[in-house]
Amino acid sequence: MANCETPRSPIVQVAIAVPLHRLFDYLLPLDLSSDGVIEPGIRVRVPFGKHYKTGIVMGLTQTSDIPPERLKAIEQILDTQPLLSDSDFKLLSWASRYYHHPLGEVVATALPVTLRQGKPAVAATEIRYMLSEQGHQVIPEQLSRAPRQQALLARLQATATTLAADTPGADKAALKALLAKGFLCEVSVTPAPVYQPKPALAASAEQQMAIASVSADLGRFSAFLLEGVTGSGKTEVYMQIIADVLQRGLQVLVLLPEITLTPQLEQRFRDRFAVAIVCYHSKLTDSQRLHAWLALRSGDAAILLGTRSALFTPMAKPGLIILDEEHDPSFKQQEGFRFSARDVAIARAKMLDVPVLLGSATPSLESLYNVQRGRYRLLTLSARAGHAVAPQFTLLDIRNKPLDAGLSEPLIALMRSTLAQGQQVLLFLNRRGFAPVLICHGCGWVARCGHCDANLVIHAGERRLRCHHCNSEQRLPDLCPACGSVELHPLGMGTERIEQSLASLFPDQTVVRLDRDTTQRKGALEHYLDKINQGEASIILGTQMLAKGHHFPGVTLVAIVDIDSGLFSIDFHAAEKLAQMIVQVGGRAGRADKPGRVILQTRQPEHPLLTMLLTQGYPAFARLALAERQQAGLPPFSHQALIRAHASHAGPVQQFLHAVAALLRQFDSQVAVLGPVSAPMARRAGQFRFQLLLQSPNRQALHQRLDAVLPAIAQIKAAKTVRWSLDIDPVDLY
DNA sequence: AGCACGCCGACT
DNA sequence: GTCGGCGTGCTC
Repeated sequence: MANCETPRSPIVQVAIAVPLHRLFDYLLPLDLSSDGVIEPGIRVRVPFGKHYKTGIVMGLTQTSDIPPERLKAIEQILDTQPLLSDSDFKLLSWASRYYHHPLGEVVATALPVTLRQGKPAVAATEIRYMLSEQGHQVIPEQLSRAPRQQALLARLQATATTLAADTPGADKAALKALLAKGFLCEVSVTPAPVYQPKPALAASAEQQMAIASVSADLGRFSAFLLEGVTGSGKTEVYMQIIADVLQRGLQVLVLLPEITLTPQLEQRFRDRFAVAIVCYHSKLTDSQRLHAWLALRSGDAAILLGTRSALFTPMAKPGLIILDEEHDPSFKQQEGFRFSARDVAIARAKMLDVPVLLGSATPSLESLYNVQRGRYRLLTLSARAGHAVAPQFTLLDIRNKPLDAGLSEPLIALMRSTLAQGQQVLLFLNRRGFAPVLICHGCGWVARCGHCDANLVIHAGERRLRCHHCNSEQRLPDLCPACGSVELHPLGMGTERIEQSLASLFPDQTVVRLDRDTTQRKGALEHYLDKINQGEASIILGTQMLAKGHHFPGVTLVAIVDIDSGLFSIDFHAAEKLAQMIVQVGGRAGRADKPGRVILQTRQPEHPLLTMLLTQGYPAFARLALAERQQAGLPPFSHQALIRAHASHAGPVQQFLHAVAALLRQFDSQVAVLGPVSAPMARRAGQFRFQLLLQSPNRQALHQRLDAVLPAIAQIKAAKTVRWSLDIDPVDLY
């Protein structure tokens, strides 16, 4: 094989983050004196239009469809080593095809921002601060005139660690002052932290079974669904499996739905494992994310804990993918590249030949269906750990019952007795603000949003009316704008209104309200959670965010104030979402050895969904709901794609979707084309919205049809004035 | 997506 | 007479 230098391929195919379904061809750099070698996975800086962009080399060829004189040359080679491997490319191009999303944009989502911007693929050496000799000896009390410096010094002396300048709670000025006094010194490398791993807990028989099943499959693809009731020790199962993976020198990717849940899990992992753990989510700085990304890719980190966006991070030695709370809809990206992290995680595990473990107390119907047809293996944790007892659910019939702030007499009585025993109460209402409607008793006028088909919500504290869909707002009027009457009244119940009434119903109790309005400020949520867990608040009132993972050990009574509003939705996912919400919110009660009660106020006490869920539990409910989906031919028994379109005038939107529908209907096949119809909220933020639903029992047929028609859709005249998008496997039809 | 080119209204 | 509105077309 002497002298067989491969000829340089003259054309480089580059992926660029623009919404175009094609790669861009470039000539090799004119100056190859730089020793950069071009191969797939290398970033390049290329001239693009009037500007320059960073792209990723996808391949090398000899020919191009573009006439040679129009080809430009690569400006600069940015990497010496590929950032993405063949297996990463395989996943990304699969995802691009499956979601019909431009490859350049899909590839971009796999990179942290700084790498997308073309910055060097090396983690900035972060400057950290540690105590100097002098700093170890100084007594914090000597700094009594500078309380912040004192606190910081005390903290460093107590923890014996280093501190980054952007550590939360570290006052920058105090840091500087201590540095100037010589009590601190700068270090560029973090000294290896001293880990004191805690031993694993004793696993129950069920936990052992789950752990053994997954561990036995390490090294090959296998999908598991871990169905574990709240408090059954799912995390312990994760950790013991992770321990096995780490022992083999392999890495673990752990995905969570919400950033608010990462610190809890991160702490438990750090207490357990003596390995480098990194996090990747949107609350971190760009350089922290770059660091985490590079650490997983190089193998320096053994565990990556992240949200949806962490899914595509390259792994040096992949061993396992875990996706916790797999039913959570936030795993589905809702704009741009609308991928499902759960479904892509399965595909990624398959490509990497590693097991994937989905966990939830309330698995999605899709996943349960995959268990039914043998695609996933079901692992069950039915018992709560320790002596904890499952909460008792009760439907409270409030027909013809007077309500005080949405609370019925029997519920108020239960709250009183619970509080009297020094236990906490949690009230759930999925509606923030004071009241969802402002109505005039004189003429019937209702405050409507000028840009949306929606009512304005009263925010009494700020004396404003606010639209929850477009965020437009205005002063709360004193007189009816239509008839001048003073008889303007709130209608309906929001968390703010309940909070106000609780103050008079329970004057000697402390209420904490947790919703978007009270937790927007940075650190506010943590502050309130602390307050609750310290027992400084006895009534917890809130929305959605209560259902997500936070533990309230002192709560023994949970009440869902208004369950009925969830029962009548046009979206077929609603029943599933409601059942999950009930079980998840209920799971906040009775964690310790105190039994918990969950009260559901309803005017539909005989509703089949509610009674099935309460008498036979979530698995039975899910079986029933799945059977109903099958009968109706709905997902997961069929596959859907939704084409959404909006514009400032309704006409062009309808024209566009009618043209799309006509294109789709010109072949006869197994794909049903439903619509176009106006979106459930026909006007939002001044935009008229319509949609077209495609459904087929055959996924391939659906995708083939889309592939055939998408290029023609882009050519429709109206497509230029209308904003449209394609959503594969939509989870909410809004 | 950007961004420029290009042809019609209210301003110096 | 211009500044600028956003329709339309292109990016290797």
